Amino acid sequence: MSTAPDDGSAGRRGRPPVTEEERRRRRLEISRQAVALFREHGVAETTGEQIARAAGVSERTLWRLFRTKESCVEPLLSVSLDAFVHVLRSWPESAELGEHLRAAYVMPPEDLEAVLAVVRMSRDEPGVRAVWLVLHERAEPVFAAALGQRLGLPADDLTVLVRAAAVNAALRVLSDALAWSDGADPSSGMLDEHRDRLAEELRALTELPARRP
Amino acid sequence: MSTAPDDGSAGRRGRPPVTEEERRRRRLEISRQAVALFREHGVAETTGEQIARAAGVSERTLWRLFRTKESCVEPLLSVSLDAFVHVLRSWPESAELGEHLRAAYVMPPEDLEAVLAVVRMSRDEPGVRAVWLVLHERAEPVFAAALGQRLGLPADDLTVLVRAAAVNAALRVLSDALAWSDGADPSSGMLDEHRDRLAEELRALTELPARRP
DNA sequence: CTTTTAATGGCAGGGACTGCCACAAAGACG
DNA sequence: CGTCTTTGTGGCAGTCCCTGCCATTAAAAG
Repeated sequence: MSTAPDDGSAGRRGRPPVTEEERRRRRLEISRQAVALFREHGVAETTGEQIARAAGVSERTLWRLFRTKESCVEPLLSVSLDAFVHVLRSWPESAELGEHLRAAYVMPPEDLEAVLAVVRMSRDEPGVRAVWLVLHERAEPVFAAALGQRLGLPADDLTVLVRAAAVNAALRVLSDALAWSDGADPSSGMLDEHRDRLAEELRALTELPARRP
Repeated sequence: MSTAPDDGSAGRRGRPPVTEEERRRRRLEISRQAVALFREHGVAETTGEQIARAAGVSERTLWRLFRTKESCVEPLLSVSLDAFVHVLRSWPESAELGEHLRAAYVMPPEDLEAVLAVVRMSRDEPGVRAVWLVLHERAEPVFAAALGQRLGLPADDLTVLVRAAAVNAALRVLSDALAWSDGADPSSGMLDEHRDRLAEELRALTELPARRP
C-alpha cells in the first residue's frame, strides 16, 4: 500500500492550484513593496494602484491577495511573529529561556528594520495598528499549544489560553518598546537587551503557579 | 485668590464648544443604534447612511463623530471596559478581588447583552474585531497606572506595562469565553462563573513575584 | 489539439470617507 | 435689541477602496 496520502490529484484535469507556500512568498514580496511605499509617502498618500504597480500585478489581483490596503503590511509583520513561534516550539525542556532566545530568535536584518518601522508608524496609523494587533491575536492559539504541552494541559484550557494571551501581550509590549527605543541603531546592544528583558518577563509568566483548586 | 482654574473662557466670544461629556453620550447613543442595525442586517449590509438616519444626524456628521463604519461599535464596547477600569480603580488594598469584582463589576444588562453580541459578531467581522482589540489596548495605560500604584512602581515601568497588558489580555480572553458560552442566558450563573474565573486569573497575574535582580 | 480547471486582468459600480462652503446655533458685547 | 464671533451641522462633489462579473490566459490531462 502507498504511504503518500491521496491528495485527490490522481488523474486530475486542469491547471493545478498554486501552492500555499507560493502564495505566502508572493504576499510577502508584495508586502515588502507596500511597506516601502508606506514608509516613503505615508499610508494615506499611497494608493492601491501604486502598490499594485510596484508589485507588478494588476490592482484586481492585489485585492484578491489582500483584504484591505493596510493589511498589506501583514505578511512582513508575520515574519517577526513566526520567528518567535519558532523559538517557542524549539524551546527544549531543559534550556534556559534567555539563552534559547538569543540563539533562536533571529530574522533577516532588513526585515527586522522594516518591521520596527511599521510598528513605529502604527502609532499614528490606526489601520496599521489594527493589523498588528489582529495578527498578534491570531498567533495566540499557537502559543497556547506550546504552553499547554509544557504545562500538561489541553490547548483550549482557559488558564492556558489566558497565559498564552499574556505571553503574546508581553511580546507585543516589548516589541513596541524596542521599536521606540532610539530606533536608529537596532543592531547594537538594544536588541540583546530586548531579548533579555523578554526572557525575563516570559519566565515570570511561564513560571506562574497553577491555579488554585 | 480664586481656587477655580482659569479655563480661558473669561470674556470669551462665540458659541461655546460642546462638552466632552455631551459628545461621549451622543456617540454612545449612535453606537447603540449602529449595533442594533449591525445585529439585524449584518455589518456589510448596513450602510453609513442608514446609521446616520437611525441616529437622526446627517451622514456628514456621522463621519465627523466616527472614523470608520466599524468604529461605531466602539463607544458601546467602551461601556464594558470602563466598568472594569472602575473596578480596578476602586479596588481597596485589603479586599479580596473576587468579592470586589462581584460587587463593582456591573453595567446595564441591555448594554451587556449588546456588548456580548458584538464580541460574538467580531469573530466573522475582522473590522469589528480590530476595533475591539484596539480599544482594549487603549485601556492598558489605565491598567498600568492602577497596577503601578499597587506595586509601588512608575506607570511607565516596563514590568508594569507588561503586567497591565497581561491583565488586559486575560480580560479579553475571558470576555470572549463568556460571549461564546451559550450566550442565550447571560443572566444565569455564567456571569458569576465568569467573574470568579476572572478574579482567579487576575490574582495569579497580580501576585506575580517581582522581577529578579 | 481539445478539454478542464485555476488564475489573472479589465471594467463598471457602490459605498466609505474627505474637503469645501454655506448656514444655523449660541453666547459676548454694544 | 442687533451685531460680532466662534462652533457645530448639512449638503455637495469628488476620490479611492474594494467587489462582482466576464473574457482571457496558463497549466495540466487525455
